[in-house]
Amino acid sequence: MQIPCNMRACCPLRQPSEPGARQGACRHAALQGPQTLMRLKDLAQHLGLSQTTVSRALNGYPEVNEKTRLRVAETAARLGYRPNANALRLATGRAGAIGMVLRGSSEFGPHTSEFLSGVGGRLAEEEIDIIVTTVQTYQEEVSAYRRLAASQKVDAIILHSPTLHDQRAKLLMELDIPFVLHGRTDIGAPHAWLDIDNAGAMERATSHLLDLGHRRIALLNGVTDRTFAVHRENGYRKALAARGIAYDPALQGNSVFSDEIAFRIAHDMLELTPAPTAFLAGSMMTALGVFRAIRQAGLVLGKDVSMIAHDDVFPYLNADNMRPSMSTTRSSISLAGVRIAELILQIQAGKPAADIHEIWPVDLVLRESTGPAPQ
Amino acid sequence: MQIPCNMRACCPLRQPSEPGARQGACRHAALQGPQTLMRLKDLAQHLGLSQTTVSRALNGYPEVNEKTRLRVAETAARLGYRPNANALRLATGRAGAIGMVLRGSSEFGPHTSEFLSGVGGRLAEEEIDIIVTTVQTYQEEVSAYRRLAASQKVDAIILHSPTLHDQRAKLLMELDIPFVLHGRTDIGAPHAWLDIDNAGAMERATSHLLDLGHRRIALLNGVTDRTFAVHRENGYRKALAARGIAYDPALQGNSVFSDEIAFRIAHDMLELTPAPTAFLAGSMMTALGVFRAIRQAGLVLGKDVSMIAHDDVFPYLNADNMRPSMSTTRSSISLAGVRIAELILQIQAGKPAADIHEIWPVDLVLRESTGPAPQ
DNA sequence: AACAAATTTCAAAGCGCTTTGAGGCGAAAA
DNA sequence: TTTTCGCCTCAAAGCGCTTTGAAATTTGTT
Repeated sequence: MQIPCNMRACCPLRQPSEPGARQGACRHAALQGPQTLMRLKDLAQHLGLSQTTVSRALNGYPEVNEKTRLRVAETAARLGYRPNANALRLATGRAGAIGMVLRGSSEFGPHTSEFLSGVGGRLAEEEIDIIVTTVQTYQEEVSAYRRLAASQKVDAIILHSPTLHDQRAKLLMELDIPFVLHGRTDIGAPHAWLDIDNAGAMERATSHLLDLGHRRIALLNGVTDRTFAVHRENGYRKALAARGIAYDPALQGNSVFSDEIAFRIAHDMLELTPAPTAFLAGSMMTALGVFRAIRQAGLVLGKDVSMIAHDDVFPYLNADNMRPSMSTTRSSISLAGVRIAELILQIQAGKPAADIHEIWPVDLVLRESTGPAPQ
Repeated sequence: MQIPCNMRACCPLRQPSEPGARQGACRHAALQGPQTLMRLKDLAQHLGLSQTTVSRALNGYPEVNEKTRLRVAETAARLGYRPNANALRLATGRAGAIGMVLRGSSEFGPHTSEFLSGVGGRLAEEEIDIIVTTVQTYQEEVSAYRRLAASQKVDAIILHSPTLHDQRAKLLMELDIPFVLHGRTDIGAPHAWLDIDNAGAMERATSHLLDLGHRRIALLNGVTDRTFAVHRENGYRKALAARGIAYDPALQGNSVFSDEIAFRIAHDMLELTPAPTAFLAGSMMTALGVFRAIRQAGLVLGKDVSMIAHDDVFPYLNADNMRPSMSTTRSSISLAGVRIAELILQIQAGKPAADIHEIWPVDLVLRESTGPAPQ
């Protein structure tokens, strides 16, 4: 039911006529219903105080009598008062939100979800919300950042999945909008980032397989232009080189992490002569695909073929519960999210972004999927 | 580098002292740097026009000379002007955002990502962004909705994963905030929803397996209190009943959809006597787990055992590319997202939410994973 | 009791935008 | 030439909040 509404901002006599002009029903009508929202003015009136005092009381300024503050807080809670977010943001100049841009279907997988869940958990405590923008192309992504910056919708941005020299990071610096990078890039300027030690992890995992006697070790890596994939390859090659084993490009696959693609790559690799006796899987999804390929080739994981997978610790895909249980390089992507949220809060509190860089070590967890190389 | 800033709203002489008080560095300082943001006032000045005229020109009101409008639009684009989102929202009373609350780790899986990607794609066209809130408990979820409503951060909400009588839907109605439900619930009041025909899909899939001669058909269903799980069980039982086959509770599993859990359930079921000869897998993740269990039991999928999985159409998990390719009940969850975004826009344009309900049919796609029951 | 100091409260300005009602300007009508 | 009417533009109010600087009140001193 539409009640006629005489609020100015809501029902202009003249509607814009051009295409692209704003339009929409009058939500104020709804607000006049039973569920009328409590505003600061109402609350102040209700309390017999001025708006200033109430605002001060709620925001913890020292000039307010403790008794008054308590009364205000109690009443506000009881009446369910919440400041209008947009008014608050306009007045403070703080957006109370951070942004994250996700590249459409390809990127928006389990990793992102899990990461976002970590970020969100931490930021929720501070009443900061996350604005998620999905884009399809690089150009769209760039203009999404410009838009976020110019419209001041966010106080900071989380940038992720960087390339070696990531132009997006450069852009964000130019736009002068605080950001934290999940991963690493070299743009010749200091900025905040947090990454895991991909090179070290791969080096250790590879070394361990070499220790077990494996000599043909396949690496199912991420897409080539990503920093993390380069780092992983570096670690892998370093371990091989340390034993004087030649790097064989036929044993590296570069792709997005998916069960199905990993299956095909592993399947093909297992038909090589000599075939690899061990796999380094880039993610748990990848591991599942490799696992299928191993089974289909009539081989037994942990016996005929070994595997170490990188585990981002998904709640619904537990390496320990697999059969055989999966040896992994492990680093919780959700904890990384929590920490990055924390870093953003620190930047907002004044810490220079240039001082923020963290490299997290990666656990190597040995389980049943790794065993000595077959004779 | 911190430049001292004399803007009032930014650097109060007295800081709040209470815990929980707002704090933060002065971002205005940054704004005074080289990248000074263009505001309406600046733009108007630049053009030698009044703010009103510029605003009108940009918003397509008829009172502006077409020539002027073009000049304004061109200049705005060239200078990268974007209205301050919060000012705009405050003035118009429209939040320009929709909200979605995600239940922490358990729910935030591939389905959600893919869905969100659909929603986001459509809403991006209208410059509406998505505020994602993550919560852990039901109580937190409820207060998240209350907060979103009271602070007017969003114009509408997408509710998902409903139970049969979902209290959250009731709450949103009480809060008088527009929402669209992805799924179905009965709260005794009309509201907007979009759902796929889960019952029909399961009925057809089950019937097909029965046609192939299968008599012991296992159903790997979702958690019991979800509407979609109930609907799927209904469809399954209806098909069984139509052939006079008794429902065997031992052949239904209820769990979240994950590779690993599905593996264990399927594994156990295959040890029953008589064992199931066919599986209905609730998701592609589930299918992978079942697949592993089948392999491990030394059986061949599509020959010894059949399977039909529900496919939400993930870009990285393609039923067609699996070996053997997977027979599926298929319905794109990302398209559902796009459509729900569309429905939200319709509600905002004045369409009564009570008039909105859509049930989408589900494709049955037969591929190699289904075959006649073994003798 | 009288005055200063500290405490508490207030009215008003401003955040950047949209929208109003009125004013200015030139062209068509008288 | 004067009047009237469109067309275009403007200054100002208001969205709901925070923050200021001053006023009102209480408390402490002499």
